[in-house]
Amino acid sequence: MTDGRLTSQPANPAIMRGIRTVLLERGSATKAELSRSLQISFPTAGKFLDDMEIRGEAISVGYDESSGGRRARRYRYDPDYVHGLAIFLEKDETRYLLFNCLGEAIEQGYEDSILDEDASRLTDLIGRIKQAHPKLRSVSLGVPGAVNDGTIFLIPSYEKYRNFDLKSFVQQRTGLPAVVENDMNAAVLGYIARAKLEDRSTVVYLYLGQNGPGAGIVVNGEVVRGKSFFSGEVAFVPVRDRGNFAEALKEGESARTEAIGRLIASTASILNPHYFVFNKGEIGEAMLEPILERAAAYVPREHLPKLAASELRGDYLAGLQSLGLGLLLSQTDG
Amino acid sequence: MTDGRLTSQPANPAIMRGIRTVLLERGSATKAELSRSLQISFPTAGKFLDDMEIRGEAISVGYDESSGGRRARRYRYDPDYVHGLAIFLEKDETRYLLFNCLGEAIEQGYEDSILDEDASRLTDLIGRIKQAHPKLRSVSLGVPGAVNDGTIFLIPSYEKYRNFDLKSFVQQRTGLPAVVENDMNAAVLGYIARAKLEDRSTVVYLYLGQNGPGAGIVVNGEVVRGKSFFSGEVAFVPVRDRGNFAEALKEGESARTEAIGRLIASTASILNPHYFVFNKGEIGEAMLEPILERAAAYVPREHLPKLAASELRGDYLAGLQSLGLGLLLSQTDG
DNA sequence: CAAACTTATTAAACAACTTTAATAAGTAAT
DNA sequence: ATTACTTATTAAAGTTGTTTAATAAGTTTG
Repeated sequence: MTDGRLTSQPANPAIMRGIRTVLLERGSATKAELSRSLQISFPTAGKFLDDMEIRGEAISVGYDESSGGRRARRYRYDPDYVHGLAIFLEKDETRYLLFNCLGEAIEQGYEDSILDEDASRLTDLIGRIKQAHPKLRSVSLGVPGAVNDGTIFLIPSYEKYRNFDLKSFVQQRTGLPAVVENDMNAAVLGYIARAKLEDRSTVVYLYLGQNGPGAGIVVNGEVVRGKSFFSGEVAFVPVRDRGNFAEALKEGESARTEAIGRLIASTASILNPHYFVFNKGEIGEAMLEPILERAAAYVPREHLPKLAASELRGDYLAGLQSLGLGLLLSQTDG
Repeated sequence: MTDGRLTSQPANPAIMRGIRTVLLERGSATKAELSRSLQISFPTAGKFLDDMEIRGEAISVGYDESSGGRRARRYRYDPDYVHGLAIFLEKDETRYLLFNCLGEAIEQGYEDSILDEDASRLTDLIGRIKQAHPKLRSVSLGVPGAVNDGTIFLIPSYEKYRNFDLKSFVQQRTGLPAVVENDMNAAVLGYIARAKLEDRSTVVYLYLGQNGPGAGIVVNGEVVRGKSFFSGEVAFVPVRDRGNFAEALKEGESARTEAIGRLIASTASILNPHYFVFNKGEIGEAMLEPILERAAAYVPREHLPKLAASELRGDYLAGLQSLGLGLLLSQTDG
């Protein structure tokens, strides 16, 4: 080693991630608390935290009350140590939001949609934001299409982006770690994060849409993609003797309620999810009880999911933030 | 340290499990192959393998052909180093099968059903088998009810076992690690293992039954249990305007084919599974094409699962064996 | 308020892996 | 057969964690 630093740890990513997570989840922690909750030894917790304090990543906030002996020093995370960028690629426009580790907005804006144009306009945008905000360390991209491991597989009306590895493209052009996710999948992850549901929950998030319904589905805490990225295409569920779910939706209030009730009954019998979430703008709180009633005609009430009406855009954003935060937390900054 | 052994490793369970898995999957391996495929250093692979050879767990089978330099020594796993026991708790009888690490049968037998009686008769049986077969190191129990982490939550007509922690009971009474799983869940896991599907597959295994249908469902390689252990209760899926899947099944050949087609369409739209498997005794190979045809009326063919007719009892057994093998592989024998 | 106790932190010894260097056992060409 | 090369194995150092011991900083009690 050529430099004269005394503390030096190659920063085990699992431990770094654990400390950051605990510090952010609990607001603050002592070395002993970190050691206990992460199942690492006290000296290890101490070394990592000391390093983080030197870098300015962790900040001491004084001492705990004594519990009979020497008082423990307490630390918190600097939520502005790094920032993340969420970008919504939509039909009409491209929105972006820069956020800190607590999910607080730093800056936001929008541009004309990038979907009809070249992806290099996207990396240009990210490059400009990076210039202005050197703390930027992650990019989360939400797209209206099927995504697997950063590659877009299906994206109706934007053939140009089909089979395009957007994640690698952005990472190489910007030098920032990126994550790409489908809009409804991001929304369901965001709902789970915002509602603080337990990890490994099973949740269905339904969006009715003008161009037909779709759902984001998480089972045991993991996004379901399926064999041909067709999962969540609930438009095709044959809820009636003639006509599928999409068709039934078009036939007025009563048929719609019945169709949704049957869809819930179907998912309850197959997946038995903990939650079934609607876009509040489409299905308000007042509709939940009537819908539940219809579903209960098919499946015993105790096995039906809890219904919820939530704000889709907020959940979508929370999902992209949560995915970006995941990248921030496991970073092993040089 | 008081004994004079030269080699001594506290047997890191992850490494032990990895070496055993590779050795069994590939039939044999060299130290360099283990090091590469497990991402551990060569010296570590060597130390663990040497220890295993001393214990008789691994066996040297000579040297590889030279690839230009010194020849590498090749090792295989002794499939009879430890044995597992699978027990099927069924209505009419209790079957058991003792097997080795390759899944080969060592001994099998049956007794009157234990479900109407006390669980201690089960531990007595295990105790007797353990006496006769000292290599026994794991017990897998298949039960016709909903199970979560070893506890039976729902078990129709055997109230005595409801909310009973069968896993802990067996582990404490016999001193053997145990795993408890529902019959259809075990079957779907067994199918995945026998068909060598890739990990993280999504598969639905349908059983029609006399007392109504049920399914075992695996998503992304993990068993789906749901919020109230109701997942897979496809009897309740409202496939028609009046009447659910169970009712439609009762109305003759044509209605049955249509109902199954709709169920497949529903699961395809929701989960988009890779495989949809039938019990060969109920739905033969010849029925697969007509059923697929019906499903294709609702969902584009490329998004439908591959249909298969398989032997349910064999899959069930394979599932219990696979779960038991999991216990055997991660054991850190004293 | 000083001894006895509690709890937090730091330091030293230990453990188990990885990396690098040395040695062993081959092959191929002269 | 000897030299040059290749690959496997073993040995020695180096890393990064854990465990145990020592020290620091409190509280409580006679």
